Amino acid sequence: MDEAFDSDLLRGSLDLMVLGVLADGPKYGYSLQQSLRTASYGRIDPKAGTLYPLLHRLEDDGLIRAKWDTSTGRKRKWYELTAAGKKRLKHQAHEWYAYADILRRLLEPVVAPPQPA
Amino acid sequence: MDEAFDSDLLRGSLDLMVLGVLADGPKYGYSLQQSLRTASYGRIDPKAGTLYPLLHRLEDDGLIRAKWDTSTGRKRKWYELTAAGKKRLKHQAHEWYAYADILRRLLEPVVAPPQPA
DNA sequence: TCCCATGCATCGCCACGCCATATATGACGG
DNA sequence: CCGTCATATATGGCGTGGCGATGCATGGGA
Repeated sequence: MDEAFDSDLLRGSLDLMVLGVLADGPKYGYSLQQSLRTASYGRIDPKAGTLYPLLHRLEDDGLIRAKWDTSTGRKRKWYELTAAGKKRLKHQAHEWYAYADILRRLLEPVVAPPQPA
Repeated sequence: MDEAFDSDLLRGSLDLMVLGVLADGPKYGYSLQQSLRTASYGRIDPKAGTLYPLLHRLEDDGLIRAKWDTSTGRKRKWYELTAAGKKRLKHQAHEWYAYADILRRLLEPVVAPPQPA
């Protein structure tokens, strides 16, 4: 069974993934963690010590908006994308596509990709 | 004109790119830097303070082999892949493909990729 | 002759993912 | 009823690695 990816792969793309998941609708931290894990077949599993500071950063940057839900005993902090967040998501996604394409082009001749066509 | 990618994108994939370029044949540090720059349309341009320590790390790990060329006035340190380096290249490349695929799958529904088919 | 590209190298800074730790509640089993 | 575990958020210190700054030496072209 494959295990978690090298942590360094997350650098520079974890923000993007979080924004991407939130584009699907509001989530709270813990559920976001689970969404990432299931969406990646368990191979991307950001730790709490990573995720919460990250969410605070995104909030400080105005990319997401937080709202506490204290209606139940379990206090949950729900996050949703702001307009700026949606804009950033699009931009970062295109940056990512461009980056991945360059890398793919560089690797293709030396290491064949899994399923070519 | 697009500028350089976020530095953090390089974390976790710059090693891979260097190995990928070296799979094409031996290179010395400075020429490697240029290869990466041209292969990326100028958008990936690792600094000397990044590249040389990186090469030393790869050498320490036995993934590349160095040989000084002092035949000319310009001293150049040529690097080539070792067997272990070729193996690592393949492994990391597949890791990268898997990672990129997960991210692509996550982004596709929310941000359309440049050229779909 | 002077400047810039070439060519290699090291050092301190900083951002961020990780682990450890803290705290509190709900659920389930014995 | 009580312990244990999943849930839920948060902070602090550590380690890693790309970057800018700096240093130094040579070759080529203006």
